[in-house]
Amino acid sequence: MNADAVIRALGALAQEHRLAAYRLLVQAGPEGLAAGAVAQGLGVPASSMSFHLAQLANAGLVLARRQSRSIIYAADYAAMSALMAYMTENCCGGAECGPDVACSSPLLQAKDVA
Amino acid sequence: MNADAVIRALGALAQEHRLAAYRLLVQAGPEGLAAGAVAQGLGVPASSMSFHLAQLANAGLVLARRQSRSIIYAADYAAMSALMAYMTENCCGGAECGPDVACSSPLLQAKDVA
DNA sequence: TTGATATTTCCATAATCATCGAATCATGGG
DNA sequence: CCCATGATTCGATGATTATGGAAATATCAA
Repeated sequence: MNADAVIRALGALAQEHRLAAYRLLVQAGPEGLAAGAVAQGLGVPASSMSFHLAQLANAGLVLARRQSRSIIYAADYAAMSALMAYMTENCCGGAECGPDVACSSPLLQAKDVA
Repeated sequence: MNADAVIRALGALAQEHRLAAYRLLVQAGPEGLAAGAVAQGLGVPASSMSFHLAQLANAGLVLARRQSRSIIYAADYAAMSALMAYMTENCCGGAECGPDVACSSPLLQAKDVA
């Protein structure tokens, strides 16, 4: 993953409706949700949601597939992992990080997180 | 961490110079770097870099402390962890995620990541 | 106090982004 | 073919953001 892709991904997530849509899709799991279901679930007009979902897809954060008349969006979990890897790459210059730094230990243990 | 804080953090990182600065600070470790060192390291005018560092600080991603004439910025590693936790919260609706989904397993193992 | 260094604030300009109704495109049933 | 449904594209408007030189603010040394 290069800087440009990372910036697109972060930019895609840095917006109220897109962040909410992404979380909805993360919670929906690999099955995904139809575009209309996302729009309705978030109370956003279809054309606006379409714009936002397209941005998420373009950023590589979600995958779209057509299923009959619906277009199903699903979170791409690997993309999120790649994002985090990029941010924390070569943390502390490769030195062993202390427990307070915690960039080499498994992140995202809910208890460790503010 | 609430949605607003997450959006500010993601928005702060979704910019070429800020992403580069943040990575530089992550790699620098807890000691941090002076504002001028970051600007010089990235070849960005001081006033522009100051603007960007202020955004990172405002988003809670970096910590600033004065040391004599310099202002030292350092990555706040906990903030990044909180960010990821928010994104993957209640992944797959709480069901056990498969190995291909990997949102409940330790992320950021470089080998698992694209 | 004077001078040098480090950083930030100010400001105007340029560029990018979000919104959403209406029109358009794609699919499938009868 | 015709109609209904689900989704995207278009387009104009308003809002936010990035840029960098010049001026202002802090700190320190002599």
